[in-house]
Amino acid sequence: MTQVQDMDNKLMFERSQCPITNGLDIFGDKWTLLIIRDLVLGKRRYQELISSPENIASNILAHRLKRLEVAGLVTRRAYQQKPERYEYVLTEKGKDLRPVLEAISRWGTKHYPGTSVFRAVGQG
Amino acid sequence: MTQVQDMDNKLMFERSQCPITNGLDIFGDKWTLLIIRDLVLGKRRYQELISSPENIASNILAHRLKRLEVAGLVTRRAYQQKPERYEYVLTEKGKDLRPVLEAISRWGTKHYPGTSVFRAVGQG
DNA sequence: GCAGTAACTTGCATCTTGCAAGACAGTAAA
DNA sequence: TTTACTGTCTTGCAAGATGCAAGTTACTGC
Repeated sequence: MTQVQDMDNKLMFERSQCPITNGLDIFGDKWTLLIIRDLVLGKRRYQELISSPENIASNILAHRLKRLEVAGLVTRRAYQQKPERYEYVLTEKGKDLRPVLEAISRWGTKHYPGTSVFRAVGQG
Repeated sequence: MTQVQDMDNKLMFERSQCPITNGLDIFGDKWTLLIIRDLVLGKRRYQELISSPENIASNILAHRLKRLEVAGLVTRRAYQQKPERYEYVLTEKGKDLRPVLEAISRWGTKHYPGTSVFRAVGQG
């Protein structure tokens, strides 16, 4: 498969030219879309993300946030100095995943009736 | 988190009651949605699935098909005897993931312009 | 000082993935 | 009847990812 690089130097088309494949190379795991769900719901800080009901491990959260930043879906920025503390916000590219989350959410609520609808912060 | 079992004995709500979480417990990896993509596109047999451009390893394909069958998204059935050969078809629950694939596909084609649109068999 | 808070990082055991090769049951060709 | 081939998996093993607990750094408040 041909390898191409975008302006951020990230390797693309590593597996194929399918848009789904390239999406899965970023968020194809058990955690990344949950982080994006939380960010869409308004969470911004490490502790807020850690405290979601799925209990993500801190090393995995750090790893995923880094990957999302490299992929351009998330921006990390300091919200205070002394001590420096950071928060994470979705870029447009990240926000554009909202329809994906909504589609998964609709599928989930249809086929797993006990699950609760994707809505405000704190609803997991 | 409480654990509940449905009629197929599959553990549910292992991580949370979020519909996204429960979806990701089935297809939250780099391969499963590609297999479902292929099945949506009309592929049915092991060799057809193996021959997709992403080059899935045969043990991973077998494992994912088994998981999809257990989760009720796919049905395995013999299409011939002597020797027995099987094909895989999506259930309604599996077909219902089509909007998810379409949403990911739209996101991918928007943000990775080199990728080609989700369409007929053989397009990877 | 001394505990507390927030954002990570490290160590280590276990689980999952990926690649190659092999198993098994037939069919077709030489 | 031996040899090759097809198709659906299975096995072995190395490498990488995950999960849990604990540690680090840089402050703030008491």
